[in-house]
Amino acid sequence: MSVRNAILGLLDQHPRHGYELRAAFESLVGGEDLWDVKPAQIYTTLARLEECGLVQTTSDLGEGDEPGRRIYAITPAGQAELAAWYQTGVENGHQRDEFFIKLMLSLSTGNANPRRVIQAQRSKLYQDLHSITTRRDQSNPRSELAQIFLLDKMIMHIEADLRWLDLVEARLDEVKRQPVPEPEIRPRGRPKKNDVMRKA
Amino acid sequence: MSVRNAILGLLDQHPRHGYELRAAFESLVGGEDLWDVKPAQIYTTLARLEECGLVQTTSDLGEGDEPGRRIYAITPAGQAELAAWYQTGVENGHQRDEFFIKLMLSLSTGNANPRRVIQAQRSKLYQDLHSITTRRDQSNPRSELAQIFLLDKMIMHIEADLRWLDLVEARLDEVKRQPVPEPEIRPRGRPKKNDVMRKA
DNA sequence: GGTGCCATGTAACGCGTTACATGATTAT
DNA sequence: ATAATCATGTAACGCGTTACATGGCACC
Repeated sequence: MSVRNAILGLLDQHPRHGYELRAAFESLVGGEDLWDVKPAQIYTTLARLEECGLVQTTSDLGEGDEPGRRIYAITPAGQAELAAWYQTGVENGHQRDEFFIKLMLSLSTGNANPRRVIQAQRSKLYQDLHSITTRRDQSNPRSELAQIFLLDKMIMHIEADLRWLDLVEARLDEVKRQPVPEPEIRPRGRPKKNDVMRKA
Repeated sequence: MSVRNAILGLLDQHPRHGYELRAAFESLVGGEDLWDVKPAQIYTTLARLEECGLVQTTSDLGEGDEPGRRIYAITPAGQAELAAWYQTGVENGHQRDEFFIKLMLSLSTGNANPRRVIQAQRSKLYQDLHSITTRRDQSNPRSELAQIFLLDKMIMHIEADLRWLDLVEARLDEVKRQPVPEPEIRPRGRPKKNDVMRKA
């Protein structure tokens, strides 16, 4: 939903072409390498927004046969949606991450050593932390504020991941070899009356 | 990619039906409310995995005409992919989040007050932090380890977001009213020889 | 025998990505 | 003229979601 709302907000400033939107977005987030929005996403999102009636398009330079350039503008309905978005808090991104799956799988089967999996992740995090911190400290707080905000955020979250890995190891030391039980499978059809699996 | 690899890992233990996979996944992540995988995702992912040759399906209970139940098994190619996955570190999830967009938009236009936007987010984070911490401290480290790991991680990341908000406010106090420049728009066609926009 | 509940899917959509197509303009 | 380079898209796919369809089995 980020890009969709960003487009609405940018069109609320004034109508623009597709590529102007892309440029405005990148200037908003402070650099294409930190958040590279592909043109395709801009146009497909615009198409969906138009279908929902939140933006309008008018063709530029000649009205007869599509001169290959369109101007996108926000509609009153779009402005309403935008105002609503500003007022509500955003949900936290899912913590559902890939490393967690890897960790749990390595704990439940003998395919991979959990300690090695953890250590591999920790060293990757330290690498990332170093390179991102270096880059942030080279950025200019006057002209690249957005970039610094994003890098700050990445740093905070990498540090959080490192602390989390420490905590995971500490917990693993406490409960040695937690066996993951095989899930019990229901048969087809309606469950039997005294079905123990309901509350378990 | 999380669910895809989780399915491969679970099928590497032994072949299963679709719903057994769903149950195994939920037991792996410790509860359906923390990471609810819908059946549709299981089946569509399985279809893609089969198309890639990483899993095989055989129909159960009668071979002639699809008895409505299939057994999925991992193939050697799937095991190879799984082994490769265990060895490589996972990328950090994109920091590209929706609140950042909201913040930058509120800074670049007068539509919303940045301080209010920040404060709204902070209070939401405090709420979430409280409810999640409460829940974690009620969980049982013996039987619900996965759940505790996930909740730990959420807590760490919410705390990181709170620290980040403080940092953002501090930086905003330093650089008062950073104007976001309008992006310069290139004309169509090949750029002219002395094109200043290249290096800027 | 009908009803309810569950296993097992299919269809359609949203967001995001990569690859490719088209047209305008300028350097050579 | 031709090639380079950028603006402006379209098509197809992957992952994830919500809504809906089907059929077996237990209970009344």
